[in-house]
Amino acid sequence: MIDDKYDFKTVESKWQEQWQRSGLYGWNAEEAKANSYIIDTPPPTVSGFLHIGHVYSYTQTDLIARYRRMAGANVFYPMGFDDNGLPSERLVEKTRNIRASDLSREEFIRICYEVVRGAEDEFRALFKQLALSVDWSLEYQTISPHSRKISQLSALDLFRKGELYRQLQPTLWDPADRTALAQAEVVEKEIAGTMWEVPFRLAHGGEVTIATTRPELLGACCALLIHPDHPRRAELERGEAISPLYSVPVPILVDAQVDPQTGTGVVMCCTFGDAIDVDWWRRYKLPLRIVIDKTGRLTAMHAIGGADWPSLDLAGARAVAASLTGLTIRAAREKIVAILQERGHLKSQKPIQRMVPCAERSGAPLEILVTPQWFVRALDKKQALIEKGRSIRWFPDYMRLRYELWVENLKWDWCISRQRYFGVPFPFWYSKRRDEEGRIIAADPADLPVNPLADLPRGYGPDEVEPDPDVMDTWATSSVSPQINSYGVAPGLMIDAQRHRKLFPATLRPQAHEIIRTWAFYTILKSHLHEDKAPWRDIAISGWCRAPDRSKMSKSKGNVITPEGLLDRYGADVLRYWTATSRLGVDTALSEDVLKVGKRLVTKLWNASRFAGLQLEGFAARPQTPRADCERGLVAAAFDCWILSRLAETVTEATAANEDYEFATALRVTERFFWADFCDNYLELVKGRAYGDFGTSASQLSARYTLWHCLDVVLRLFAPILPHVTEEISSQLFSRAAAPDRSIHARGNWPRPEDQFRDVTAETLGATGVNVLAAVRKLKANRNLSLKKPLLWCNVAFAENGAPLSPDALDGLRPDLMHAIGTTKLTWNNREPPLGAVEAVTTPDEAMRVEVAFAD
RNA sequence: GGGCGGUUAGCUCAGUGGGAGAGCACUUCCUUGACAUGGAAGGGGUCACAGGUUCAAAUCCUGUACCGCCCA
Repeated sequence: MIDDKYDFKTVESKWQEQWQRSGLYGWNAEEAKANSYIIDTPPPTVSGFLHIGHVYSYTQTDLIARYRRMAGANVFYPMGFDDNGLPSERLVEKTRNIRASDLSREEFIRICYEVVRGAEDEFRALFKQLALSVDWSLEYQTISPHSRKISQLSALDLFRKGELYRQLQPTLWDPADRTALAQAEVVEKEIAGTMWEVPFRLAHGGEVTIATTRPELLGACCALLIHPDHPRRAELERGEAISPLYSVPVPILVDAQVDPQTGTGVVMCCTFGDAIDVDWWRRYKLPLRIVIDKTGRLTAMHAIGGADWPSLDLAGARAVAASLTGLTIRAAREKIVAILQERGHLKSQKPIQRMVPCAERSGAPLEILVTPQWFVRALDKKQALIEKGRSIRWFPDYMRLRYELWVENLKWDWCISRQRYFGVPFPFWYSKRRDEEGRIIAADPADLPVNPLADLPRGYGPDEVEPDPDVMDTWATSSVSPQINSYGVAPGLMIDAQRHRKLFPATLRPQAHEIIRTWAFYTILKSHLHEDKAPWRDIAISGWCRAPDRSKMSKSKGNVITPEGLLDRYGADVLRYWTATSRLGVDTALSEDVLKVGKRLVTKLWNASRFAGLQLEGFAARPQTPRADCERGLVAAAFDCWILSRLAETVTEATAANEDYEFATALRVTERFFWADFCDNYLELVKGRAYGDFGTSASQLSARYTLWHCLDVVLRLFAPILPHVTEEISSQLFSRAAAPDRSIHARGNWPRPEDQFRDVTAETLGATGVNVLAAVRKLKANRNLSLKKPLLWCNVAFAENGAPLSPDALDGLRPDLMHAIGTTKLTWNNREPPLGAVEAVTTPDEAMRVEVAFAD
């Protein structure tokens, strides 16, 4: 007997512990790869707080993992934590109210470890409470020695292949975090600014006015540019202008990339204001004039006056530079505007809104500085990368276009060095030996992981090398997540070659769409460079969880919903239900309504099972499969065959949907079967016979077999979505003597379509019976009568060419139907109805007319 | 400016060539031996708009509008 009430709190925690103890989710390393389903789980960024979005996306992956496991796969489902890198450093600086630059490197890193461990504990607790079917023995951290080793092996492989290079060149620079950044870490922000118009004297007389939003870069000006269609082209082309304040002569160039609509149509090229300046600087081989340092402050411009940086008034230029030295960009801008104004060099100023590239993490406007950085080659591989992307199945497919668009628009090779602390160091030193000064010395693979600041390359003494002080971009490590799991990077660079063969490439990458340009792209790039392979067979892109009003949840808006309260009120199964109702790629609003529906489903499952449990009391038979029990003749009643056939259709549809990652469709068809067919119709129709009110012991047995199968299969169909309640019911009702501890979630326990019983005739016949039942319900509802109200009689008149069913077949419906509609007299096509006030209704398909007479 | 997705009942959404649907909400009724956290019946839609293809369009094509996202 099943309890009256379902208490999710005790049941959920009970099973979570039990499942972990039993090793249900373990990956079997001994099996062939063909049986495996390998998930490249997203290691959550340890950002310091839990978000309902974590519940949403991680549960969707678990729905897939649970289905695949039940469908028979040897599922490899690890969990990682992306704990290194800038996001973690920012978390540490914020929560501990410290700055990395104020501490020793060792001390800062020690505190980082402390903080990320605490944050990981919170994630782990949430994931366990959601019953993610993760094999926790496979857990990894991107900062662990193992991950550092894989990440450094990756760097060594790319370095040997010439795909990783170090170069002094203009690079995106975040002056707030004081590090280089990659193109993917740039976000455009609309910022209020000012457009100033500043006249330059022309060497041969006259003047030309430029427009700029960044007057503080005036000192870095190395050319003026005009569009080919500029009205003064003939006069200006190949001429020379003199910058105000600094008196530096600069050439006037003609270039089609100048936007003639902006400002005055004359623009200054500075080293560097933005990416287009870099283009011009390269194309026209312009001199490098640095005025901003790594902290985003103005330099003293010591180089002015040199051969590459002449001034017609050196003393004046140095005086201006001195008055700006050390100022922040913003302060320098104000000051130089004041000076320009004072000296009559400002023609006009007007406010504008402009798009400014900013650092994704710190939010600071980016500068472009010339610094030595490590780059991974990508620009020369666009076509191959697009083809790799096309060899992967994208769910939904249109997300592939975002990837392709990103690859096509790449402007920079991938800069992976960061001037930070908590990350994977580069396994490189620079030689100080006289004959090979500056030569890059790579670590021996056998020595990895190394820390060049503490370790030495083989054969070198401490005074003979300069260590590389940088750490890798966090994505440089997370982009080898498949290899962190597989223990190998490329031939000859393996920790465990056999394991690598079994786990690489992986089967599925689940991830969100905003990191297609980073995580997905970088992972594809690395696998391409390492082994010329795609890292996975499939990629599933989840949507975002939005606030109930469909706005984006964000800390600044204060509308972030955390999972704890919802878990407490509804339990994990109900949250998982909400997650399962939306499709991949589609954003979903958190909806209290949907949670309530999920809660009702859990309750209904419980109550329907209690009822079936009553019917199955003392049922000692050993059911086989629905199909076998029908073929053995144990299930023979018309409505029993009908519901089993409907069940078979449901299994087929749900299985096909799950194979395509359409868990929402699988849920929908299962719910429809359970609520409408099973609970509302079948249970009402079968009640009397199951209780033994009428019929034979064989017909009662048929009902019991059918109830057993329906419930057993429907619980298994719901199991990936509602793991706790289905396990609890299943363990109470169906624990077989042979395998009492077998979990409903066990590998291979998904109901197989070929084990089901499908019979089109039985479906048609049953549907006819259900239509009669619906018609009688309608007649009773029209008169506001109780459904129990008995009928004197009921006659079903089939349309001329309706009722392709034989009278014998129809008679199979009679016992259950008479009991359900409450009559002792049910006839087919009776042309002479007995006495009584006749009321009738025609079914919507017009196949039949149902006539009844009430007792009063 | 380019690309992608969306626009279907009051709300949230499913439906990709042939009946316009589900849940929630709403109205009326039913305390029936699993369930009132239930059940039955019912009202409610110009499928954003305009053209086109087709015997037939929510569905395919073209364009427009609006919303969202990605990238410049």
